[in-house]
Amino acid sequence: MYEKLTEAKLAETLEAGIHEFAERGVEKASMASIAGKAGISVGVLYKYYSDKDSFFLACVRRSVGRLEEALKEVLVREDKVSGYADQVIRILQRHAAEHRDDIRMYHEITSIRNSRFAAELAEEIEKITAGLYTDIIRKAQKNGTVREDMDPGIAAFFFDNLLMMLQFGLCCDYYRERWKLYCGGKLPENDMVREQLLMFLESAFTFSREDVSHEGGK
Amino acid sequence: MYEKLTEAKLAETLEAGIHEFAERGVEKASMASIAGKAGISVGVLYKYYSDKDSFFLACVRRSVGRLEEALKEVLVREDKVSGYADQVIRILQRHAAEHRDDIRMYHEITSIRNSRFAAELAEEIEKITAGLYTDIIRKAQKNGTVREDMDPGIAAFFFDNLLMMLQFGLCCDYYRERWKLYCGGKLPENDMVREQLLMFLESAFTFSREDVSHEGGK
DNA sequence: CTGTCTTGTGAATATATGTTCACGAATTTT
DNA sequence: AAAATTCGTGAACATATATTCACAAGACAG
Repeated sequence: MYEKLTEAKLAETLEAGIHEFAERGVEKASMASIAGKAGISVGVLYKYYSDKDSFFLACVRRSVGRLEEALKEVLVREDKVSGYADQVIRILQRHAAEHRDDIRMYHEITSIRNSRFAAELAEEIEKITAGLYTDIIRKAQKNGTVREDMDPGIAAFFFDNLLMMLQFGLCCDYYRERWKLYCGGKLPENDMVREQLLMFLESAFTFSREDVSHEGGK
Repeated sequence: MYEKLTEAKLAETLEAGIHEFAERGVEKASMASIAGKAGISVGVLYKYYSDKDSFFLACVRRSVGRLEEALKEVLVREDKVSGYADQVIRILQRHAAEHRDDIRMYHEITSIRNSRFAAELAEEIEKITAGLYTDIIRKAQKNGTVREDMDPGIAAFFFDNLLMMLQFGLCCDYYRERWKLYCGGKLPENDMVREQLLMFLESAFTFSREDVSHEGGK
């Protein structure tokens, strides 16, 4: 029964892992069950990965790569923030629908019991978005389309917070329930959410009516 | 050694539970360790609570009660949304600092593996905030201080999302790290964050400069 | 064809921890 | 004061699962 695991088999194993971690959390995920689903033995899993933690990291990295790929679609053309936001929201809504397990596993990372990964993974994951969003906002400030008294980093952080919750709302049970509570019992449509979020963001990033009258239209 | 557990001892047990659940997550939290910390035996824990899940629910309810209490401080006076927001943010910043474990345990609830509680707990927890925020926004719309084309439920949802992340950022390791990344390596000060968030929110809820010029100042 | 190397297998081990229950001590009842 | 009751104790049990390792089976060198 000697037959080196193919590239495809290894990929299948990672996908099985992502599914298991998403479904049962890092603690409860069973290495035996993952191996079983991928059609390999537990033993060989430990030949490729030293322990559960390192296998988990491999799963996360595969999933992060997929997100990174998706976000490369954002076209960097001259535009207002809302133009970028529209693109990003659409991509993330699609990504969440197609890779629900990725988002669910991502939420797992944020859990306290996985603090040992916090610094390392925050860096790896958020650099994809943090840089992108901060740049967009900074440019728009030079542009004059975003108010200048707003700290670009913090504004990008607020922006990312809203997008993160958008995705959790699409994928994680608790957040879905929470969302329903705010929307009269049913999940709102993607299009409607995007529209409202864009409106919210566009307002947020520019001057409010009061500011305009105070500053006389600067 | 027969001595009925006092009210105080039971409270102490719940606090020990909150700490343990916050620190290790529901799965890894050890009933024996909780009992030990509270100075009682495991056996009696099972006389008061049928199993770990129901003890966990009791801990959550204690913690939710505390949050509810804190939010009662919000003064319902006539005000703009930003006035309310300022109050709410201050309260939550203080609450997060004083009851870090509460927030950490709350984050635990949102975890996938606790989906069995999702619907029940989302209802119990979020009704405190969902109603409050939606009302504030609805009133402000009648007031003319919040744009009317914004759905009050969804706007309240965005608002709560930002506040939730604010608290996680203060209490949970992953979110702290993430926050640092957006702010050049160090956690921003509470005052600075509040100021920026208020600015962001005040803009968001009112008309943007473009809208004003389009609508001629309605 | 034979010996050696590589690599997958899955039973066995070690550990952890939720839950139970026989016991005993304090209190209450008769 | 003896019997019955209430309640806390913690050792023991049941279960789950990460990880290891002796073994086997194919590949390959000579």
